[in-house]
Amino acid sequence: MIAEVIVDVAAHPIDRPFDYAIPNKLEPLTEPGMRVKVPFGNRKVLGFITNIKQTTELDSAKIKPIHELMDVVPVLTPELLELAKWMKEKTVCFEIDALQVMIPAALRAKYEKRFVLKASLEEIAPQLRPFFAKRPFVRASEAEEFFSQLKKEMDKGTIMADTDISQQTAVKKVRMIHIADSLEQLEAIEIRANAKQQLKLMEYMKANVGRAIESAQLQKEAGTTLPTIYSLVDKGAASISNMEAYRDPQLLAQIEKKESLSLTPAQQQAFDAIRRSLDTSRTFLLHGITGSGKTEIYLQSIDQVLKAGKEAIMLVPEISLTPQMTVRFKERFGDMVAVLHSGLSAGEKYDEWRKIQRGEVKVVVGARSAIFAPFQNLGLIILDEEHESSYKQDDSPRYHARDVAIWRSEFHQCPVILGSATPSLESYARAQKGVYELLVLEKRAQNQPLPNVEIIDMREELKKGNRSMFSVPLADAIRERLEKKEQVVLFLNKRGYSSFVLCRDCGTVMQCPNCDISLTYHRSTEMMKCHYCGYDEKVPTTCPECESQHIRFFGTGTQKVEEELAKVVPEARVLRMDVDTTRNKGAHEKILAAFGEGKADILLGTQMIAKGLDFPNITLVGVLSADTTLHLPDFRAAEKTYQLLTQVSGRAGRDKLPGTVYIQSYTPEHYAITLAKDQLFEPFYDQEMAMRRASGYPPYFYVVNIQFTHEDLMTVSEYAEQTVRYLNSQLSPSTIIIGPSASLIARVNNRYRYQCLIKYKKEPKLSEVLQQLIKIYRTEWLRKGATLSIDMNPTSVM
DNA sequence: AGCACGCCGACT
DNA sequence: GTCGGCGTGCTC
Repeated sequence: MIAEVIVDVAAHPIDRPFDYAIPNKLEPLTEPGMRVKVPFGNRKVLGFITNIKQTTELDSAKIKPIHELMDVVPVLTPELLELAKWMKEKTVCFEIDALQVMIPAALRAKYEKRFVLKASLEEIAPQLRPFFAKRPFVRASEAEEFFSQLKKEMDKGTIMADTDISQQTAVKKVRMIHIADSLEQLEAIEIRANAKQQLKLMEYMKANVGRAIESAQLQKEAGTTLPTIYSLVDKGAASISNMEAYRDPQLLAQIEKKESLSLTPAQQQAFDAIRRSLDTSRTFLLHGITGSGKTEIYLQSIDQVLKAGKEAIMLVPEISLTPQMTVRFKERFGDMVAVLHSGLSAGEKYDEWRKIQRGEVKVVVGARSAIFAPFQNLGLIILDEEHESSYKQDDSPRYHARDVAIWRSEFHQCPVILGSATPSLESYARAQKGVYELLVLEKRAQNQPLPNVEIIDMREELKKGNRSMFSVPLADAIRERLEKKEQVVLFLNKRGYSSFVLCRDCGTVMQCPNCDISLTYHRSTEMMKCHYCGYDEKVPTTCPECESQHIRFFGTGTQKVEEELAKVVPEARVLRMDVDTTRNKGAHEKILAAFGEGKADILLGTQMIAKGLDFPNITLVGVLSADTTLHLPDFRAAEKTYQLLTQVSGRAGRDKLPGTVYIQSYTPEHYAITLAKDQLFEPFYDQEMAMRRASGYPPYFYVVNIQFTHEDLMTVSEYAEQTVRYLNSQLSPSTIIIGPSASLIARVNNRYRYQCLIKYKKEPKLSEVLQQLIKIYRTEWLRKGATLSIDMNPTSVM
């Protein structure tokens, strides 16, 4: 029998199945979806079996056998193998990348080059001997300086090179002590009278006949130690086995089970529509304003699915995967839920994944990659906040979780729910066309009024002589809340404000030597750092250009705001939440918890506070500058601004107290701002659609972004131009090709970056043409040091 | 991608 | 004379 294997080598000519013979004794064990170790050229690599067949057209002399099976149970289902092929086609990625992204990182192979001793220690050069004293091999990374000597030995045949393939995490085991089943058996054991410890343990065992207990637990309960246990085990009082243990990802402190809430008529209507379609592959767009109770609909829909014996996937943006959210699911579904989020270690993620694989859980809640949960009887997929750009992976495979969700829903004939207060234009357009079924929740579940939103024209403030970043009305409102002991959230769009160092004499801003971007000041380490290539250097004391001492640090936007805020309301207790204060694990949650407990009056932060903040005492939200995202050179700028403003506004007045929102802007008449004021989604949609139609962007056109990089500016622009010429000659006349042009950040890591954009409505040959392009690229340009990446349906084109 | 084979310059 | 530079070709 022959196995088709996709090997773990991400390169174009390798991106296809290779045939391997399945050794006779492995035949009954081998299944598609298993990982295998195979010889490839003169090395060994890991691969995935994608198919098993009887015969091959290949010369039997060429066929090599599989070296080793890595799994007992396939890590990928036939469905996921099929999905990988689709992803390869749709996102123009390597099939191996698509396969890898579906399994937990802990299972991905680690390769380590090493040198193995093949002769006796005396036969090799003396200076190499210490390396092999303990073990018959040495890791290449440990013996770099001895490379040439090792090579000589290799020529003699005394040492051989090979690669060690291992996976990152082993299964965690715990020692289980199984006490003998009969009292007689225990009583028959003789213990010396002076072995007090053993006698004590024996008493415990006699009282716990037949019990299986974790070793650590036994030591605690019986007040004993491991050696004592072992002596009794030797005497036959108990047996020891190693059992697989799950790491406990978070303290599941007694979470009380909660029942469903009752639904409002609007919720009920939406829920009924979903319930009627549970065995169709329909996609619903659940458009509900913030606080309208979408989550309850999700929970009850999942409940229906579980009752039908099926499974559900619930995707949330990473940032809103808060403990509160997790608790809500655990309350409803108990230990039927696996949670996958970035706070887990690789081992913990793997444990959660295995629970899914073995069918021990029925619901998975997680960020983007949870869409690949290896369920076999999927009954429902939900994407909450479906407009979030984090659902699109920004490196290969550049897939969108929404597209994968719809593919899987068709496979399983189960529905998809896309939920959002501010749907993406793409999704809303599809709902308008009837491709998706639109469900609307117009009112907040507890009928709280929407917050009162005021737009403040900062140009007027400037005219009045107010040059601070706080307008008079906002400053007044902050003071008022402080007096009333209510809480305030201030929101700053990060972009355009990142910290840098400026010389006040010559105006120099410190730049990265490798990239066309200014260096970012990191207060904690007193370093200047490039966020693109990782370059860093010490903060200078004088200007590197003119040696002036008048250099000024502009702290992160939020730091600066904090300073100014202290001038406006010196008595306020301020919590700052940004990349600097949330770098440590769990810091995010700690800050939120502190704010929730009323330990601060004002929470000041960036994007990350826009979501998941649900505290009753917040009555004022201030957006310091609505313009920063609005004027980015990206076709989604208005959409993102509208979404952000709506989301931030939703943080105010979540409970009984009414909320007020102040939005400061220098372009207050822009429709993204005026329409976000009253959450008028439909008018915003209409207007933005008109813009998209006029400029030829999604959802009217599909977009492909192709990026080129090379060390040499002329070369990269030449390749980009060649590509555009090629595309123009191959694609239909109605397709628009923009560029080539230098990317917004024209140089990263000493490589120049160019890009071009394909905008098309219908382009049946596109896939084929792009494949052809890749072929040219790999044979001619790659060798000359170029890279090319293709992003289908990019979330942004900057 | 990685690795071997192969053909030309600077060292013991 | 050999060590080693990287061009080119292949991987079931």
